[in-house]
Amino acid sequence: MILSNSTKTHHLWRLTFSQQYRTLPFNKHEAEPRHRKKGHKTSSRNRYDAPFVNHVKEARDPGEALTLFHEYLQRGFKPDYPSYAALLYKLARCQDFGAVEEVLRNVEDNNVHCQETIFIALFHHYGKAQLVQKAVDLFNRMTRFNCVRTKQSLNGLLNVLVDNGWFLEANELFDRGYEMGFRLNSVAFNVMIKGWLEKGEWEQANKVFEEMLERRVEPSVVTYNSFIGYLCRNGELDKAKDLLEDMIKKGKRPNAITFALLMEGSCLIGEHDEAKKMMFDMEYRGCKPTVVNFGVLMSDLGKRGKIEEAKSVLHEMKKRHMKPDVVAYNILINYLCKESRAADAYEVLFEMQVGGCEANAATYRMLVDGFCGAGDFEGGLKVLNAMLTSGHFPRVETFRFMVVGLLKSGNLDGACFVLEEMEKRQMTFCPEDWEALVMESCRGDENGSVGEHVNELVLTMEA
DNA sequence: TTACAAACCT
Repeated sequence: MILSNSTKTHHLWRLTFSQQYRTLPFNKHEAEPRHRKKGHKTSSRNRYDAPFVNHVKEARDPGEALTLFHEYLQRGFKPDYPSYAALLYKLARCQDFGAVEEVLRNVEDNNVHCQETIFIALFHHYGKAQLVQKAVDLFNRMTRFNCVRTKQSLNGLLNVLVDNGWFLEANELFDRGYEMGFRLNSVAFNVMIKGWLEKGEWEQANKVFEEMLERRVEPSVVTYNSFIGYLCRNGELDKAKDLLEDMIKKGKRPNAITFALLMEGSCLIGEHDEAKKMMFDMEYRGCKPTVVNFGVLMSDLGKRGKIEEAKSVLHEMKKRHMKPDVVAYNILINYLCKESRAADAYEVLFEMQVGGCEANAATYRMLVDGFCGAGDFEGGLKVLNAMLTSGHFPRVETFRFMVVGLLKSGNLDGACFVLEEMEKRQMTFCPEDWEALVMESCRGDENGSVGEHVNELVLTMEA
């Protein structure tokens, strides 16, 4: 425990802290008057039927979710599939895979009938954490959960294998799919094609494409987009445009993503106006531009230091009654932070929440890092608090940077808050980090007061 | 938070 003798005051402090900095209460739900909420048909029903699910969703960290689960079990609660699924989603999203395993064993023991979707989500999270073997094992174990395994989960696992470079295993699984009697669809082929193209293996990707045709699996717009994207990334815009005409001839309608890829390709070779023109061109061809297309333009402007113009593209979207999404706002926030304009970036966060768009992990990471990079650790702390409240957390480096910065500016309470949040997520500094932390904090610390605090922290963290 | 292409953060 950190500073156990002052835990009580610490919690008090956090309460006032949260109230002080909950500056963004503009969620649709919170803004809605109470009497109208009552009449809302789904929310009140769900709340009544599934208290555990709602509790779990509100849990701030995996530890809290798990404690809740055990409390419910002790009270004789028999979890059903939605309860297990909510818990597993929470734990997996926080990357607490030890807890995931524990809950899975519990699911197995209780013979709960499971849906395939939860396993697909777990594969995804295992894959993101590079725990590929865990995903494979779970795929093999799936049938023990009274779960029907279809090509959906095969595709999900295949994607994990390919994204992590396990091509041999991916090929094996591909063949196994046929042995299992699945009629593989275009998604499986698209996953393989994507993998080869990411490795720069155009020939291999084409082989898969040939096999696709041989097996009479119809290529989809995604298939073409993969190839078009590859050509665009490699500066071969002309060939990409040829492929566009090719797909149209074959009766495959390009979509907004097809054109977004071509727009990016244009920007890459310096033809910025061409990208803009392509927006009109696509509309002429009966394909309405979407937020993705506007996003490409914004990114291009941001890269070239034209932030104000990027901002006006965002407003152009609003004028056209398009709702900019989180990525559109993120593009702006990213470039503002890079120009050390964290305060302006914070304004954009405010604007997006007013516009009913929820910030994601990337939004918060950029902002916290933006404030800290500008030396404004109080500002960073303010965003960190909103970040944690919404269930996201920053990188370890950011945490470390914040602790040092807060200590330096004499904000011991803030530093403790950050350390405690880390502890809750089982994030800890490695010895080298501690050393760096101590060294950093002692620099320019004339009367040794900061060093004293750090020593205290080291001792309490190690305990 | 039912797989694949895609603009943002690692």
